[in-house]
Formats: sequence, structure tokens, C-alpha cells
Amino acid sequence: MVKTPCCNKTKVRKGLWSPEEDATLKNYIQNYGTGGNWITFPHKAGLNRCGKSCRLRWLNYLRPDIKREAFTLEEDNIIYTLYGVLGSKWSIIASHLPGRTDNDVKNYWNSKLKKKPIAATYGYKPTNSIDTITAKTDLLSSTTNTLVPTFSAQETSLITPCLTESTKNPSFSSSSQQDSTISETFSQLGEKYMFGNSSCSKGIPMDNIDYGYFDEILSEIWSQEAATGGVPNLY
DNA sequence: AATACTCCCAACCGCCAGTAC
DNA sequence: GGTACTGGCGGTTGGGAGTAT
Repeated sequence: MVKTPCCNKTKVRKGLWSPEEDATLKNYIQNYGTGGNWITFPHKAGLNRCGKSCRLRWLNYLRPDIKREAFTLEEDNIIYTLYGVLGSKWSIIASHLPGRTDNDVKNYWNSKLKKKPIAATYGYKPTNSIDTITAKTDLLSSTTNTLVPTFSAQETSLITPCLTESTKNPSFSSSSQQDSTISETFSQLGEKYMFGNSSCSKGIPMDNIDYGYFDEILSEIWSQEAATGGVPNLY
């Protein structure tokens, strides 16, 4: 199929938005809304911009509920945890951070979080979520070794490999061996999880996933942090 | 002070899925 | 069912700001 451009790219303005353009966009939306069609929006609003560019500018910068202040530690933890489970599903991660956009979260991850030591070691900060999943093994049926039905069948199929690996991983004898084993295990788990998530995102509407589960993970992490006055003692 | 380098963020690009016709 | 169109998303880039030399 021939790709149709959303606008005449040779005639529209590109690059940084001027304060005048911002004001025009903001005023128009506040008075008339978007009209439900971003492609025709620039013409109606009197902007010489591509509709997609207008949409992006509004959603990522001009929307009144955008949070401009620095990310908090709690937000860091949410990003680490959800990234460990979902991978680079920035829009879903951002939906759990009021006032943050997917672009914000993506930029923040790429420029800050992934460079932090623990993230550099493990690729992300899965120790908390995996640890908590391990802690939830008391939810496993002792006879069938299956999860109690707080998870859907599909979610169980994603989580079970992690449980199996993290609870049966042998021989943490020395700290260096422990570090490399943990690192390797998380690398494997990450791949499995990403694979699972990939098939999940293709097969199941993401809306069907119970994000209350992540809330459980986060509250546990925060309560440990509050109790110990710092990062939870892992392993 | 001048230049080189790095970092960060806003914006763009291209692809894909959903929907209307 | 096929095509055209649109919105949404993730990856990538450009360039300004800050820092190091």
C-alpha cells in the first residue's frame, strides 16, 4: 500500500515551536477542542504545522496536567519495576505516572535511569520485582505448584518461569559468584519475560492485565525501604 | 577565552493497528 | 475484503546548554 503523508512536508514548518505557535495551539484547543481530527487541526487553528506535530506538542508539552518537576524516587521505582516486567512499553509505564508522558519517561530512562549502577548491572532493576514475586511463592499451591487464581492463566504463564528460576537457582556461595549468577539469571528471566510480554501484547488486550499486582510490588518495596531507611536488602 | 565534548530533551520519522468507506 | 486514512507508539536524531580541557 502506498503510504500517504499526513501533510505536505515541504510546506509545513518544522523544528522547535515558537511561543506564538504554542499560544495559538493552546488557545484554540482551550476554546474549541481538537475537533477530533489532528490532520485537519492545523488548518482550522491557523498553524503552519503538520497535524502530528501539533498533537505531539499538545500531548507532550502544552497539556495543562503535564508535570514539569524532577522525577521522584517513587517514580524511579515505578519505572524500574514496570520496565523490568514490560520492557520499553513507555506509554503503559507513563500511564502509571500521573502528569508524565511516554516521551518524558523514555527520555528519563535513556538519559538517567539506565546509567545508574544497579540498572547497568542488571539491565534494569528487577531485583525488587523478582524478589517480591519470589516472596509470593506462598501463594503457590503446594500440591499443584500453580499460582492461586489472583492471576489470569496468561499472566501465570508469564510469571511461572520467573518463579521457577528464582526459587530454584542454585549455589549462591560467594558474593562474586552470586553477583554473576544473579546477573545471568536476570538476563535469562528478562528474555523470557520479554518474550512472554511480546506474545502477551499480541494475544491479550493489555487492558486485561491487573496492574494492581504492580501496586502490590511497589508497596512492598516502599515499606521495606521505609523500614530499613534505604534500598531493600536484596538476597 | 576558545574550543571540544557530553548530556539532555524536544521533535521528527516510520511503522503498525484500528476504523471508515 | 480491500483500500485509504488517522492516531498512537517506540526509536532515533538535532541542537542547545552545560562542562571539561
